[in-house]
Amino acid sequence: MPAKKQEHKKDHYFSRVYDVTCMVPYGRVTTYGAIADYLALGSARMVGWALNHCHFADTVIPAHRVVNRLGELSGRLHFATPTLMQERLEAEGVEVSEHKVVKMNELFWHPRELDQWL
DNA sequence: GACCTGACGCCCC
DNA sequence: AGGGGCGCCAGGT
Repeated sequence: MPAKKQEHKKDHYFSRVYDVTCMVPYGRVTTYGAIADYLALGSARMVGWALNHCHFADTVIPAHRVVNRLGELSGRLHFATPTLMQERLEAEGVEVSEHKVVKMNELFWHPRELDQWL
């Protein structure tokens, strides 16, 4: 497959990930795996990979609402400052301790909930 | 092309 | 209940 096509496909995948990420409600969090599940495309690792490049997106992506399965802020070091992810979450009322979302069970949001409203 | 390394997560102790 | 093994798949070296 030509490199140009590959590039296009990649961009499409990125925008799917960004779209879902933008759907995460204020004050809630989701996981890399949940996004991969919902898209039924790629893997949790690829979601992280996509989010890693979200600085280059033309809109602002609320990537701080995506944590790992245990509620850990595993991506925090990729923000502008090492504490920015935690600060953004706390500004939304999400309590963070030891780089982990405290009430992960209550705050976890699965993109599947979107389908309820269709 | 082999080998390593991830913003991961399931399985199996 | 926490830790290792391993599949995942794109990129870099």
